[in-house]
Amino acid sequence: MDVPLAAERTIEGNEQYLRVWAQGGPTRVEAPIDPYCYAREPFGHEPLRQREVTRRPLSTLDEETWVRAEFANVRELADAAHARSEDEVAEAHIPFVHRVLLDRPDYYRRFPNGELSSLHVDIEQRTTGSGFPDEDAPIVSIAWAGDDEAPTSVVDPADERAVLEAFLGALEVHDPDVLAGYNVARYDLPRLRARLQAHDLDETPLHREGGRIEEARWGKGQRVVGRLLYDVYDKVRADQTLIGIKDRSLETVAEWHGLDVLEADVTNTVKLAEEGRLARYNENDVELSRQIGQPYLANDVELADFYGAPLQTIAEATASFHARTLQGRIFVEESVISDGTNEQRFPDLYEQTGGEGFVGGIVEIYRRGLFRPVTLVDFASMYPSILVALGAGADNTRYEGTVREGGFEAHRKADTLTLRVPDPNRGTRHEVSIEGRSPLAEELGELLAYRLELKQKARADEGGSQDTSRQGMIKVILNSVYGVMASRHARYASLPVAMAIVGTARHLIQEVEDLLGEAKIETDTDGVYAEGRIDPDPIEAHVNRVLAEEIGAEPVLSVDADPFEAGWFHEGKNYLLLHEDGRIERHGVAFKGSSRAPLFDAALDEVARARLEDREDVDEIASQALDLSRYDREDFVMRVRLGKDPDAYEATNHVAAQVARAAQRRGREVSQGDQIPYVKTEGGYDVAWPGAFDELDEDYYLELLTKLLDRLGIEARPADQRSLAEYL
DNA sequence: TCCGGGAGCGC
DNA sequence: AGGCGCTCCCGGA
Repeated sequence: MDVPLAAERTIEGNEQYLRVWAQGGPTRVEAPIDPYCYAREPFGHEPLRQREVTRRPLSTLDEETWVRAEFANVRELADAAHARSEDEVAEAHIPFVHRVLLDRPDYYRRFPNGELSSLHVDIEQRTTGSGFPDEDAPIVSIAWAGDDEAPTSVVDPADERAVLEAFLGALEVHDPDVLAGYNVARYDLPRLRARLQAHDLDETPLHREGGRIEEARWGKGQRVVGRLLYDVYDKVRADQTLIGIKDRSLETVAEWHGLDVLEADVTNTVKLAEEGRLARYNENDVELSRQIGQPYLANDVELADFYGAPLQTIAEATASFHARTLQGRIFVEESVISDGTNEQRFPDLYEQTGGEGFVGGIVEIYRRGLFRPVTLVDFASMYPSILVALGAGADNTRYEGTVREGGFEAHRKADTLTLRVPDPNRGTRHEVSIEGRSPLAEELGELLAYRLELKQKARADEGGSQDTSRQGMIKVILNSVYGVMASRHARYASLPVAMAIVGTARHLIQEVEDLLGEAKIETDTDGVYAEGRIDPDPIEAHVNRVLAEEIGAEPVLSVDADPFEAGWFHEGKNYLLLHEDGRIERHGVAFKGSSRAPLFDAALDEVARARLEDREDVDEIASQALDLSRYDREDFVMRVRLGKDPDAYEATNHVAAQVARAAQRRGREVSQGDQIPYVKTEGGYDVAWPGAFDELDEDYYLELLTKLLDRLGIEARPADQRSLAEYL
């Protein structure tokens, strides 16, 4: 790894320093730049120095005179900026470690960490059959695994001190850069520290000499300075490709990936230890966490190398990091300064239509039911490709106001491309102008080309695991830039860029629809499902012609065609697909969901196949699926995630609120973010405790299945039902 | 029957 | 502190 593990800012005396962690220890260096911001009027005596400069504020992109003020340290900068009103200062909100990353893109590369070492860890506390252990429960077992090493564990329910000392010893031997685990930031690390303290043992090996452990922000548990604490659970939670999975526990995610899961009842670790099974179980968990976490870590290392950023910065970054960094570096080069968030620059747009800044992609269903075969005609990386085609970036794209209603229009005059983008929600058109080509477009263009190269290598089976990580890294960047451009809180972003992208996308997908004519079935943003087999080449040629000749943009779009054996189309975004290899894919909340009871999935599995294969006996299969006696008790368990704390619900009788209250009645503490398993009983919603299964609401579950069958065009005929109580 | 809050999905 | 579009479920008017 050619970048450091971590960097933080420190002030000593009155001087600004950076403390950079690499190769096992910290280096303190004088900050390579003085912290600075811009102001419309000069400050008093607070800055070290200040001078008038010409800059282009993001709100107009026109040249203006601003005062650039440099300070001894970030504290003095913050104090001076806070004394001014928000619209009189610019660039005062940038964290200093990031400021250096923008102004000196290669600075952190002076501190390469070299090869990265990691240690995965998992602890087990003492339990005797009564649920989750509290903070005082002794640690009876710890398992760990270094890189390419088989997991090791130490188990001793009778001697906690020995267990802890063995692990501290392993930490000192491995001295890992990365301390990783599943929920390590909220569970393993805090509990380890509490138990080390109880035994009066020194916790330094956890964070290295010169480091420390502190509370992380946003309720993310703890963070470590000195090593990188890498919580695989956080990565899994943020992973959008796992949507539809029932929960994100280690076991469920491992099964999802097809890993070998060793199951055990951890509510009684004492018994597990007596049976001699605790060590293997503990080691299995570490192994699973390592296998799940490895690709995320590899992606983050690639990103860190790409940006020249400390690994910890990347590991803790949100989606906005990419646009912020790419666009922020361009701002420095192009003399652009950020004078506010999107919302501050476009208050009217964010206040209208319920706070939606602009209109999104086209979603429309034209025909419903079964089609055999079908083809998805879609654009590859549509939004980033359009950004590249238009040459748009926050640094060269202006909002010119609204013009009278009409269709999408584009015209080029000399170096400036002007778009008129229809906004059906507001019954108007937005005019957006793009001057020249933004370096952001050139940069994303290179990433798109590089990704294509990596994909081709993978298709030819020449790619290695680093190529896979690089491809994943590029995908993360490409997917996040557009979203951040429209984010109301973003300071290095531009709502008009998002408008230009979506407006062009809506126009181009309509061109594709027109070419497909009667064959089109359903459209969603960047793709159209159509009946029959479709050749994408003439479509790609057409849309690129439109781009080049009608719009005056670069013809860089590529159009793919994915063939399917069959498709069942229910509503926009809600459909079933039969792959040519026999796999069935479900889309949309009508057909899948983490909240759904497993009997819903089981019934759909059978009926969907019969439907897609157009079998004669689909009605019979459907009526069998309605026989509730075929299902086990856990098949009736649904789940809901609390979007708010229990008493914060405005709709006090919303399912989530009712389930939360039921959980509280049963003595469980619940809060925002919790996912609670529940069932529907004769008496209402209840948590899935054993007694609840004795009074399941049969009509409710039958109705659930009947509605599902209805979506598949099947008139359900429930067979005679025995009472659930007879067989559950 | 209609409307909205809320969850969860698609892209 | 990435975006908007859409369906489904439920309860209240």
